[in-house]
Amino acid sequence: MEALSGVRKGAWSKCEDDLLKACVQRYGEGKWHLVPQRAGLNRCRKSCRLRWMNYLKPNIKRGNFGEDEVDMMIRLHKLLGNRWSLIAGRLPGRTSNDVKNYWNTYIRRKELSHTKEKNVKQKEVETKVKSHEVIRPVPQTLSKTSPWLRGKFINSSKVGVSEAGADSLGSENWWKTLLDDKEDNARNSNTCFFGVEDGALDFWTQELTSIDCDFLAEGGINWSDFLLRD
DNA sequence: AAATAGTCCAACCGCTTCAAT
DNA sequence: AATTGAAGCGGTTGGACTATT
Repeated sequence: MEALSGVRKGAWSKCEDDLLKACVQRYGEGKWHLVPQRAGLNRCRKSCRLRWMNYLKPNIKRGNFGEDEVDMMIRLHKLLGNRWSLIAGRLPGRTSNDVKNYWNTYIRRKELSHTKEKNVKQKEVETKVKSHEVIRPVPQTLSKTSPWLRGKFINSSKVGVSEAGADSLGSENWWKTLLDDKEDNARNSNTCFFGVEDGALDFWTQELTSIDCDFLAEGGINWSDFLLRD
């Protein structure tokens, strides 16, 4: 429908930006289907909305992401996946487009270089270990009463806490470890996420409870339902 | 200085969700 | 309950800019 009217595409001019700003300031955000007409712009509603949301909106933070922002982004991405708008919602001044672009450039590249390193190491190992010597993991089922679950490996009041992994958060740039592959995560498989200190877990508790989780809300379940119970 | 490759980011496209009827 | 249109979202692309040869 919008394409039929021959609307303008491509980069926005200063003049168009001014018109859009003036329109939103006068009528407020929303009713995007009315904006092109109100502002006198030959643009589709989507284009207007996107331009406002990603560029013109006040309080938009430009420039490089800070270390704390990257930390938060990685944590949230691990939790939420590619739900950029949700992630951006918790990074003040950042747009979903910013977050997405950042992730697709810096983080992916980091992951790639990381897997390359891993592959090199893997090849080194393969040349040293013959195929018939490979010890394959054997799946095991643990009962809930198993000492592995009841003892020091699981703190039933705070799932995710592992004494063994308690130091992994203390170091600077701890988040880099999150980019390790599943192999490394599996090593800490007695934890739900990764080794954390008590204080850091409080952070998680706050974060998790404040994040909208539709699947939890719909099912009438809670984060605590994921805890192991006797 | 010119050509090429690589990077970054704004914008588009198509799909899903939501609300009104 | 079904339909329709607006809003919102994530994936992808194109082009401007920068670095390298």
